[in-house]
Amino acid sequence: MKQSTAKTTATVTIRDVARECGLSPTTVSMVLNHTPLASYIPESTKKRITQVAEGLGYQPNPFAQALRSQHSHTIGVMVPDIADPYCAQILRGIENSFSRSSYLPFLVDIQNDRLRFKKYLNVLLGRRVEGLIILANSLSFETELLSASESRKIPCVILGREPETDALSWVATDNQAGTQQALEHLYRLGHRKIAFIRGSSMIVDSHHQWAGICSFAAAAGLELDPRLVVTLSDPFSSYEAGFECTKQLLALKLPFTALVAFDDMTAFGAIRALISAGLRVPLDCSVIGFDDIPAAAFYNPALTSVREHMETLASMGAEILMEAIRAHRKNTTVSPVHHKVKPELIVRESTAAPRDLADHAFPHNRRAG
Amino acid sequence: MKQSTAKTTATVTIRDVARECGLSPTTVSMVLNHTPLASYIPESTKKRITQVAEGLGYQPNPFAQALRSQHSHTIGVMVPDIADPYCAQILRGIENSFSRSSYLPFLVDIQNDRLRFKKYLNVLLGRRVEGLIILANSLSFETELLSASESRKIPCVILGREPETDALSWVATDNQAGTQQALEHLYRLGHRKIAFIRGSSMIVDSHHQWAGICSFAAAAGLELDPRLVVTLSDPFSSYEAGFECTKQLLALKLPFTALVAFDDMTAFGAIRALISAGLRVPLDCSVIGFDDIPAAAFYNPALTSVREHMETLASMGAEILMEAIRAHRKNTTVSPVHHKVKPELIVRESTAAPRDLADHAFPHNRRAG
DNA sequence: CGCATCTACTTTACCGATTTAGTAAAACGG
DNA sequence: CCGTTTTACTAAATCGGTAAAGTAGATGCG
Repeated sequence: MKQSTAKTTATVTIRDVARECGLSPTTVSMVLNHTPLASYIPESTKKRITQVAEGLGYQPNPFAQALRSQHSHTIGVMVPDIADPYCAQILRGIENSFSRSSYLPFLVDIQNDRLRFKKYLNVLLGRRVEGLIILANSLSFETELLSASESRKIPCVILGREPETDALSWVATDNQAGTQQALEHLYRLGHRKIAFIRGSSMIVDSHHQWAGICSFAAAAGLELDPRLVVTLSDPFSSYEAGFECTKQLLALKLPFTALVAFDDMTAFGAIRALISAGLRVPLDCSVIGFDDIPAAAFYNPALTSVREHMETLASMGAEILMEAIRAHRKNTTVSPVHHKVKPELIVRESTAAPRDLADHAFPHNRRAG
Repeated sequence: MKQSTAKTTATVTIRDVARECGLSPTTVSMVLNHTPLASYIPESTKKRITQVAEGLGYQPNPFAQALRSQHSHTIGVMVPDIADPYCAQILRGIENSFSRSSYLPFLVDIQNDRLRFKKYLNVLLGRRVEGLIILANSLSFETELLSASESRKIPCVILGREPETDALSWVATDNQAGTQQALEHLYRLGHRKIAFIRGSSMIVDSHHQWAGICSFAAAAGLELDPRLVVTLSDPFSSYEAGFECTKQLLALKLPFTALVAFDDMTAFGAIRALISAGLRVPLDCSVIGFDDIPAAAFYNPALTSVREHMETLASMGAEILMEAIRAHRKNTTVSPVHHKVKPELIVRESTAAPRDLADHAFPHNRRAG
């Protein structure tokens, strides 16, 4: 049965299509790519070519195309940790933005490891990606390595948090606005004695977050008790850290009716500590998180948190990158673009009016204590 | 000192290296690739070549290499949903396995959408990936499309759950063993009245899970009350479904001291329902999940669950794929490989001895009710 | 000494698509 | 009727790297 035409698995090339049509590869190429010259080819021939190509299942060899055109139709995406839900959401946004274009991303997981960053930056540049999207996280950023990529003149966007330099494009959440909203929410519920768990000072975000707290407090005339402000030392393992910090806060025996946590994991740790101490959330103490990771919605109690619009972040980043790539192809340069995206407060069950006000202020149907 | 050789951003080619060495590109290629013929080149020359290549920052053009060698050094990885922590863990495993080899994965997110699957399968084949790893999830699988990829003769491994056909390689968790362990754990704690939330019958796993339950029950002489067994109808949104199912179970007014949930999200929903009903977990009712998603560890209470060894799954899958790719390169074929990986029971706080036995059986330090 | 073998390379021919520079015939214009 | 333009294509060069097939000098060996 099987014809022994040597090649069995052979993929069809443009030559096969050309032969089948009785034309030259050039003509086929011109027609399939709608080059200007193709306008001289009669409709009938064009139709025949496209039909034959379709019929044979012709798919142009991307390597030949890339080699000739010097365009890989590929971008690199680096994430600090794929397992981080924060990353996952952004990835989806990027995916969606690029699915329309003919670009395909190479995704690499840095696993919060400087060496891997260095290694994979090289791998991606070696693969001739036309642009880079770098997801920043807590880790203070390797801008020096990015400048290495700059020397290669490849467009690059940083997503998630503001880097130190403005020489690169970035899109980040407006953390200051976020904590402002969070504190305002608590304030309006009637809270006045509020504790804070700040992020590690090694993280830029922490400062922006704190700035938001201070600015709202100043505007509202709310007094912040410095003894009720603790700072995480370890930028990782925020669950355990949140637990420990909250135990410390409780040990002070200073009353507080609400707690603002640096992020959701910290908030989970804090809730755990409060409950272990026999307190009820939100009845005895409200807790508010930051990031609105997926688990926040189904946590027990469901966590009030500040949601960053990751999809927006991602699609803006993708858009900026595409623009830069287009410019780069034309040998022009665009100046770096910066955007801050305002987050949104998602009110769930971990916040309520302080107990002494609870009955008359917000008669929500909370479960019996 | 830099000679102004016109090209500014130009990447260095093998010809540049050759010129700099006063040799032909072939010689450079032979040396850098350690081809057999390179053994005739004296050590001194080899050293010079590698040094010049290094010095100029030469990185071979992967498209030229792929074009010539017909090897893309690329694989395709398809996941049903990157945001799913289940996927994330496997991805890390795959990443790690391939970081040693010179292969780089293209990751695509199917977003549980048949159309996207079809589309991206084509995109990946178009990009000439040398192999495919497909992460299966709840969704019953598009084997028909995989057979399409089979016609292209590209190696393929399915990860996560057993597909219907054995014509493809797969690695999956031994769900039956998992539920057996779970039930045994509860049985040993002293539970005899146990409720079950089964997964949708549309999902193959559910059957394996149930088989494990039945086999342990039969062996231990445990009687299963069919009224205490409910089945999820919707394969998605298991949190809400778990909540609803548990309310139904409670409405029956039949006593039960433990509940086995189909997966962790279902378990979270169940816990929520139990707590709303004024029951304490695990004091009044133990709950056990399946999958051990990251949130299980920091849930409140921390969830006892069956952990699937994703990293193992992933690295076995990657190994199988690499083997198949190697075979494919030599034009030989390997028969499909199948593996079941035994999961592990992770005991946390959501399970304890039933109340009437609690005081003398397991005097754990639980928080006051 | 003469032929084979080894060493140290180079030349040529691809891989598959696209771009540039044609060419030949048909249509047009004066 | 002849030159120009338009139409409908094709041949050859190119992208960068590598495999196959040389080549030329040095060395070995009978």
